[in-house]
Amino acid sequence: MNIKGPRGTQDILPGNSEQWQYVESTLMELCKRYNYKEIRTPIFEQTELFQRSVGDTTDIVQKEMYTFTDRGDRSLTLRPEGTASVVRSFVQNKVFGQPSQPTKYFYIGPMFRYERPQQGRMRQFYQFGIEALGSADPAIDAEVLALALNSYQELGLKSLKLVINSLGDNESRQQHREALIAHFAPYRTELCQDCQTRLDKNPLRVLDCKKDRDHPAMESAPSVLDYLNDYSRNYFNKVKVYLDTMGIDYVVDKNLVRGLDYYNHTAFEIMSDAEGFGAITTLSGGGRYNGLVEEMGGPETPGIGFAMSIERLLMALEAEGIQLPIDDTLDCYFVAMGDEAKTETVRLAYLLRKNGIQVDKDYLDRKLKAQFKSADRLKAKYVIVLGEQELAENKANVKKMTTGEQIEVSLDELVSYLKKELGGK
RNA sequence: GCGGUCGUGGCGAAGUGGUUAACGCACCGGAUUGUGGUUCCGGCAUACGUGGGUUCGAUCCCCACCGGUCGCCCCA
Repeated sequence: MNIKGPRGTQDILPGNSEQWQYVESTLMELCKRYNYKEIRTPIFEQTELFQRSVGDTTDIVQKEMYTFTDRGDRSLTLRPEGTASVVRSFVQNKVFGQPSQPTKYFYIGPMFRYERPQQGRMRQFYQFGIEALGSADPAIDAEVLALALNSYQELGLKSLKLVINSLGDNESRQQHREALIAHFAPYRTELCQDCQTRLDKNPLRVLDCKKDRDHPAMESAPSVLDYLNDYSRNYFNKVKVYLDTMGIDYVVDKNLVRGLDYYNHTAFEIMSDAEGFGAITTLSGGGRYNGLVEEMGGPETPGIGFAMSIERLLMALEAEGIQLPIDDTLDCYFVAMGDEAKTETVRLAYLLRKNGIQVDKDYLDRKLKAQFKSADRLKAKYVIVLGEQELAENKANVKKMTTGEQIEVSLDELVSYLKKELGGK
């Protein structure tokens, strides 16, 4: 067979899948503490959903979407991010009308972007994210940032940097936009090709251009923060106060601009400082998106959320040398000699498993010694040896692998003996 | 989409324009015919990414493509 998995995809095999499970369950447990509930939406949606929410001029929509036509000539797209679907679902299911607001969701699942793969960037990648819909209280912004940061801390990461900014509301943004165009217009031809188009379509994005980073006009560029109206400035200040209250460190970066169109007010990213982390340091990003629900046909509803890449989270763990506490041991392994004993281990294995004990056994008809080798490799805590002698006496030899000690246990007492030995099982 | 680099067995890794393509790990067996993780001995495998071209002959030279990897753009 020489069919390979599609470019930019990966198989997560045992040896790695345990880490994924550990990370995912840790994140879910954390969500429980913050009272965010899981939402599962389809992994494909009508293409229009992303065009309208993420924005036509964004890189995601312009060159990174996995779009295809189905047999009914509908244009569908593999979701490039999670917020659009969540908002669509919120509106479609009229969740806004339900009693307990705000609505607090989390999701974990694959996202798809058609890009050239490299470290920390896959065509199919996994995101964990949360969305809080229905509240314009800056305290919930702070809650979202706290949860984002906690997600990493919970797994032991230390080298983290929280960067925040405010993009302001529509009025503030409009004024800032005009100021930006006026500011950069005289230098237009000195800017890179991309920035020249950005200047027309989305001047905000000029600010985070890496090519023109050192252009003198950058330093003197009008800051979003200077154009915030009273409401926006006040809102941002409160977010910062709440962060301070929780003792959360952050840096304000006035050039932090998010790549998607729907953001306003609070915008943030969490980056890794870790040594040897590679070119990509952004672990997660998010922000407020008041207006998006309305844009999707729902009532005026504020919202905020963030998303993180599980792949990058795992990279960060590795960069910081953090070993997750994963138990890869096996409770017990059956070693059988002879047909009768083999039949008996089939029965006993089933019995033990039904009693909550992890069991495996030989299926390759190997020699005793080789069976022990397998048990060792599988990190079995106990090996249960059954041969003709034992069978005749209705007993089994139970060997504790860590110490090498071995005792005879009556088959009738095997379950209770092992339960006791394994403790609490 | 652009650029650098790489592509030999399950994994890691030598190597050459020409009979059987090293080695290490892993795996299997034996030494110890009912006991593991050490040691010793032996064995094993549809391996030169794909397709063309040059050549008497290509794993090795050339081209294209595919894929990995790193970087750019941008992001998670």
